Amino acid sequence: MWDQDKKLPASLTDSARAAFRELARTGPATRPQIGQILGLSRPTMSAAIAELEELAYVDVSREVQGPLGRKALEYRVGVAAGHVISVDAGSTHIQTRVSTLDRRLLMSQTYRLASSQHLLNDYISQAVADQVQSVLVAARTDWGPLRALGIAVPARVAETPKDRERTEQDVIFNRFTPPDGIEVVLENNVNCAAVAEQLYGAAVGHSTFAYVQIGLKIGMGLMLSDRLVRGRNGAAGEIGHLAFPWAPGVRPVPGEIERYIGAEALMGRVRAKWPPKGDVPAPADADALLALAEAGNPTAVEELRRHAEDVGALVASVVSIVDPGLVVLGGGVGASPLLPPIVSHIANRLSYPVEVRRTGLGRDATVLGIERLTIEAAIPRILGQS
Amino acid sequence: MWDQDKKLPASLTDSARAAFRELARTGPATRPQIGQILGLSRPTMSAAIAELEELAYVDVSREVQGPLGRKALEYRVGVAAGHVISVDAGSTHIQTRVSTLDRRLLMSQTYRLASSQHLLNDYISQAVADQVQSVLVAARTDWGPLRALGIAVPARVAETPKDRERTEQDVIFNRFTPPDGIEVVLENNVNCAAVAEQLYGAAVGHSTFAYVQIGLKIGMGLMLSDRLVRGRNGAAGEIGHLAFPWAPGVRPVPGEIERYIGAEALMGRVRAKWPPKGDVPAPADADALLALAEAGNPTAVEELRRHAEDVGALVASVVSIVDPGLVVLGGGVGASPLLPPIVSHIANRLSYPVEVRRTGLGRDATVLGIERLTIEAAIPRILGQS
DNA sequence: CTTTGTTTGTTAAGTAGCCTAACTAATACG
DNA sequence: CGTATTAGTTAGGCTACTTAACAAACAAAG
Repeated sequence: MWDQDKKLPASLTDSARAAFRELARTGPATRPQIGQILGLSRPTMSAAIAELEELAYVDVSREVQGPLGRKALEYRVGVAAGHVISVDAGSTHIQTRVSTLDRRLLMSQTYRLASSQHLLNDYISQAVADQVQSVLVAARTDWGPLRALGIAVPARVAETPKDRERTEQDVIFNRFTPPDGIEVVLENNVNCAAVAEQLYGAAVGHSTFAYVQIGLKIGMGLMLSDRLVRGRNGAAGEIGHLAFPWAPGVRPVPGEIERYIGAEALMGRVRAKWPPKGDVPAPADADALLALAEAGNPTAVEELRRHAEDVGALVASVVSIVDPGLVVLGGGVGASPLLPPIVSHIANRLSYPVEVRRTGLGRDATVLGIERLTIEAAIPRILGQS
Repeated sequence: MWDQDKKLPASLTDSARAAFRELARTGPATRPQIGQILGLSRPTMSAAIAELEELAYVDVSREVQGPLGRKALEYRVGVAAGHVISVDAGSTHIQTRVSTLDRRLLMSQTYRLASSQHLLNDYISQAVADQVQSVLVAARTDWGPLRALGIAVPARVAETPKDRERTEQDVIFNRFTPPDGIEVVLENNVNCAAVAEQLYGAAVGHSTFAYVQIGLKIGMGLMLSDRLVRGRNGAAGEIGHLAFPWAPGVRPVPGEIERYIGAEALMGRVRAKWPPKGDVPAPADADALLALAEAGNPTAVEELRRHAEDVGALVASVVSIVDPGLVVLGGGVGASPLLPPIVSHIANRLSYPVEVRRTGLGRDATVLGIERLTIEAAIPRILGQS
């Protein structure tokens, strides 16, 4: 019996794990920099990086020269750390990103669906399967192993198998079987957008906020103290089921607020009110309405203002329950710069102080969010238990 | 220069801190028991307890004999750990508890206010001052030092000084100055009740749930993943500002839902509908209404059912936003056993799966909750930084 | 070109806080 | 009275960090 402990997949020290996480989260850095952030001494940092380097979990990326003194080696996550695939299974496009754990983009592709899908269905499932398959065949050895696969879906996502039964989430797997042994991360697309807004968008620096999406459908992603709120059934943020209409003698109807605030009902109201004899024809869709309103068309402005008031009431209810302090508006209609002032005014009048901003990211928010969540899920697996 | 490091307030080891916390949270225990729970070895436990015993942070409480083997020493938090004062500054009573960090009751008193107070005011502040003063003079040396003072107030409580300005919270200090150098914990009374329901009441074992209070006023305490949600301005749970009434063409009015669901408006509606020529006179207050309904009076039952439907709509909105999975109903009206079935039915029809239960604690919920929060605030101070 | 000060990185030695193993002590039970 | 069991202590060791000191590599000043 000889001693081969040193060659076994040695469990990493805490400092090595922390250093790896740091490199994955905030990108390449030198040992002194990481040590500074983590509060670790230079010898410890050297030992930690040595551990990681031996496993090829990190690589030297370059040398950096400060204003004074010896130049330092800069490290980044290495080949053995591998890569992740992130998919935004949207209703019009499937967007796919392949990236390293520190978010270096390895591959990216967008597939446009033949028609807009209202529900998660077999067609979308098949499209995701195709997209993932095309990534798998394009995979290069210098990407390292595939560590996790994340999919953002326009559906409620529950955690426990029992709760999944009542959900649409598993429809995504009707035509798509994930690669064997690969961790799959499934998350609601609005939640993903919220994550991205916090990291790269309008909510940077806010540990608590709500992302409210107003488009064809409505939804919310809630971040409280840097934690995504999912709820017992994955239904947190499903504001399409707020009690509405509700008044003395008026009983709420399930899902009515989603229909009422959704873009289709909005356009119906706009068309009904549109001056029939005017020079300008009624807008065909929400984008057209926004364009007219932003150009100053009085009817469009007025109808959008009414709509913004309803969104303001919606936001007021959210504020009354979780008091996020910041609400980021997104989605087809929600992204309009005309909304925030009105929404803010109404919400603040009805409830407690909130700042209302429009989204800081485009349609990319969802992919970027699922990418982050996928990486976060992959890291502990790479580092073992912890 | 001689070495007196050993006598200085030596910083405790992690294991000692963990052991102390365990003793404070779950009461007296033997070293093997604590070691088991914390996953620490017997030598480590002995060392940890020795550290704590030297500081008089723990004491031997008794010897316990298992079914077999040597008997073990049982430890509990000691004199030097001190005590905390917890006050429920309610609208009708001021309830005060003095307890050790492991919740052994040292003193308890209830002061009945001359009249019911709608708002936090100088009268309440003065009463709190008197109650605390009477505790301070009654203090015994074997209570050890006073570690913290907690007050549950019927007001929104904000954290940062800037945000406190718009709040009523500081009214509590108009006539009351806390003892010098003592940490003061201020918390909303509904939040306190939620904490107590989770620890000792209807939400035991649930890490996520909402406590909804329906009485003269309405309010909510929200617990997500064992963390109390306070919000950016301490306004989380202020459901009195949900958008209401709200329907196509109907604009919400600030605070209207609180007036509409509050007990006064309820009784107004009941009186208006009460059969003028019946044998039974209209109930004078909410308690009388509940008594009649529980006795089977048809009008009372019907009016309570209508009210429960509104509460159901309220709960549905909460579920749509945070999906707590469990809602505990409390407060004067909310505590009625007639409510949960109806509320549950409506909420589940409008939104996502929720269980609805009535409170498991009486009026004591609030003091018990603030007691726990006060202890939790005191422990890190005792153990130093950590 | 040399010196000086600064930063990076390594080496050596020490320490805190845990562990296991082995022992002693105290108890119930047959 | 021995045996099995549990509580508690002692001795020794290990891991993951630390500080201190030194070596290496650089910019800037002399």
